Amino acid sequence: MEDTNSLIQIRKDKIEQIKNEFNVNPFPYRYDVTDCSNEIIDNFKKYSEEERIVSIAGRIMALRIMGKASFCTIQDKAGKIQLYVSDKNIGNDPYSLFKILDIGDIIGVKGTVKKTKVGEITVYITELTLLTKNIRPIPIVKEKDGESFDLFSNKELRYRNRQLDLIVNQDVKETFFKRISIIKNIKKILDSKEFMEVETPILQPLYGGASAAPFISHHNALDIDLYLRISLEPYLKRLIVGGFDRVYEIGKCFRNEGIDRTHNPEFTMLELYQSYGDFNDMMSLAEELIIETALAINGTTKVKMGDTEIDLKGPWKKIKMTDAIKEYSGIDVMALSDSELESEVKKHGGEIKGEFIRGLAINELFELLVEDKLIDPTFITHQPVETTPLCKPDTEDEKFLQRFELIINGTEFANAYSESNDPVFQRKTLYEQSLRRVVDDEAPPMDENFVQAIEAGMPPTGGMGIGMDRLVMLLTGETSIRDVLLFPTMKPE
RNA sequence: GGGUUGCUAGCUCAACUGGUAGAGCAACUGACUCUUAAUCAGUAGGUCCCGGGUUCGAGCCCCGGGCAACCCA
Repeated sequence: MEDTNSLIQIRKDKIEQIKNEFNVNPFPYRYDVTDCSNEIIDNFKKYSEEERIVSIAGRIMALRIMGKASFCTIQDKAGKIQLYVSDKNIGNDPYSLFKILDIGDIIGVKGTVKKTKVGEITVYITELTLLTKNIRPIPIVKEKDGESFDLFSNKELRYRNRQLDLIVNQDVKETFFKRISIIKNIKKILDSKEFMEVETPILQPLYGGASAAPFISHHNALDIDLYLRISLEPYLKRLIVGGFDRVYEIGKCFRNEGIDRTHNPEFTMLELYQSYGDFNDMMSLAEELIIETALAINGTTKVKMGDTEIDLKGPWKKIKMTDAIKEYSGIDVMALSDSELESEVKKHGGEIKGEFIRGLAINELFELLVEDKLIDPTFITHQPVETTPLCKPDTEDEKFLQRFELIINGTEFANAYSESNDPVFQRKTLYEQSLRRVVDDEAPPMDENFVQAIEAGMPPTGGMGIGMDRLVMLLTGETSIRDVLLFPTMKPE
């Protein structure tokens, strides 16, 4: 971008002025920070009584400059604090330098803590060090009586320049602090249960574990195409075969699909696998992970999504998919013939890819008629066998799976199976799935190496995937995935 | 994929029915030793998202394109 902007030129000129007239380096190398805005405010009484010299650094967010004494607000990692700067305290030259500083500059200051006449906790500085000169103006937000003016509110600009959003919009920072805490807390729970955190390949010669179009990349030296993973499953299961009894990974997955309020092309998944467990174990683990994390982050199980209030308190409802369809739409799919089922799907605007498959039609009907009606956390169990090749059929009715999807507020939060480990069955179902590529371009190709891994013997295993971005949305009340991703995917301008 | 809305100064936004492009904040110059949306006086700042068209004249109307937000499927 060409910097013909005069605001930028003025600030570049200031850099020269600072170097030449003040003999000051506008970009020094380090600064000893011993204090922080919130600590100073929290310990005001103690610090002011002992006349402690504090040393803090931060970005200038507001300036109120007067002839010989000024006020200035700086922001550090924890918040804002006011500074009192006077030529009497710091000397004439430093004060002259201070007067040409801009909002957006980063300074380090030393001084004592006092309250002003109107009672605001303020650092009366005795020493000022310019740490970084800003040349590109940052948005300026003014506040009075809790009301904000001139908010940096343009979402496009905020997403494209998240660094500015973080500087200026405190609630945005808090959302991402929460995101970090949520992930930390999930890890803490899993670590305490002796799940091992692992890293598996993102670049893969073949992809699988879900139905999605992949991103394709190319390795030059090997001259082969590599795919960006669409799920964590295939490699985590290899580790279960390898004797890592409990594993998990929290990492980016990539799906080459549209972008909307709940979808970003790259997103963060948690997947975990527990040897000798099944989907029932995954249900209680899902409850524990989400409820405990909600309590740890928000101190309550109540969350608010838009106008909808949801209580995550357990135990969560469990209902078979076919029963849920009956309950919410009155349709008893078990009593319908194939052709009746097909016409119900079409009647409600559903799509049948390729030849009619009964189980997929039931699943489609569920998505059309039930899913968005499920607000409180609900385990939808026993999906039709045709919905995934990677799950074991139920012992009571082999047309349905030992699987659940956790639905909250009409969207899927978790997906879990009693994992398929019969290698003959597994080879057959994966092969059949690969054949569906003719009619469904989201069906993954046959992965011979994966099947061979299962052939070596994978213990009975319970596995689960949880979309972390959606979980963060749930626990922060954000309604767009872009508001819980630091840098959401944007089309270039 | 469909619909709606938006894109104007660094930021937030105006500009009537088509008639010289504006405000607040930020910036610049000056004044000011307790301000806090600091204040006061003055100054400067524009590819009106891009490309066509209609018109004496387009930020505004028409066509095409771009990016985004929101809603719907």
